[in-house]
Amino acid sequence: MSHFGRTGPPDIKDTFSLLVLNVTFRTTADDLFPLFDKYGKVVDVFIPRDRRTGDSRGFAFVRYKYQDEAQKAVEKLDGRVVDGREIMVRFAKYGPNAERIDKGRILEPVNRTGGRSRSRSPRSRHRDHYRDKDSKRRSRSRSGGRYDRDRYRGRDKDYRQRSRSRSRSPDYHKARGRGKYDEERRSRSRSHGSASPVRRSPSPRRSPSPRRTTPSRDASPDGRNRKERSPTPKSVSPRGRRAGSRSPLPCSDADD
DNA sequence: GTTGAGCGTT
Repeated sequence: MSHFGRTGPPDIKDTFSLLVLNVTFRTTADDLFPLFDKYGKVVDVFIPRDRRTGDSRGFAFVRYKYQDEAQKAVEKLDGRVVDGREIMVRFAKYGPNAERIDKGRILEPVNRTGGRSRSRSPRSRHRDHYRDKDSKRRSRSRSGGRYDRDRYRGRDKDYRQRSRSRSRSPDYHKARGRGKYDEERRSRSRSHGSASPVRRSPSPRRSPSPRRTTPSRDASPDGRNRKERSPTPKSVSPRGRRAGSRSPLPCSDADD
């Protein structure tokens, strides 16, 4: 049964969701299923994974059929070392649709206006933490290595927006490895304003044009470029010779 | 190849 989380939520109306935190990024639902199934009837095990990378986010959801079994699993598996990591099992507080859950049991949809909805937006929670940490310098700075992943998420929005213009393939996992570099490379290219795929001057420190001491002017070619652009009403053919030729049919030499 | 706050999918 490794189809956990691949076919959507099977049934959550009569199930108790348990949140498993601190699980390793390599732990899969199949690894947690036998572990939790030993303490009760596990209806489904779902591990939220990243949309791009597809890796585990570090926590999982285990749905039990009965609350007593779920409670038992929490007490038994909470603090259990799984894959070398001490996992934390507890009842889920929120549902997939932001429903309020009491001990895994969905009570009612949380009121988004006035109610205590998810204070921590999963989309900008990392940003909030970042600022919070940087601002108040909370003693929560347990580690600062997760920025690497947060950076991905932060750009994810731009990435998708940008992809709209460029019919990007839905294969995120394909260009996942070099996506970072490719992104940076493109960003730099855009900053330059030139779409030349060729590399620039080998010596960026030395100005290629000693005459131009003000690169700003180079960035604003309004004065000259526009002047050359406007005047040329006469249609000039790139082929020139062909267009100038009277022969309407270039290949019809025999006919002519 | 990595990381470690925190609450979820077809």
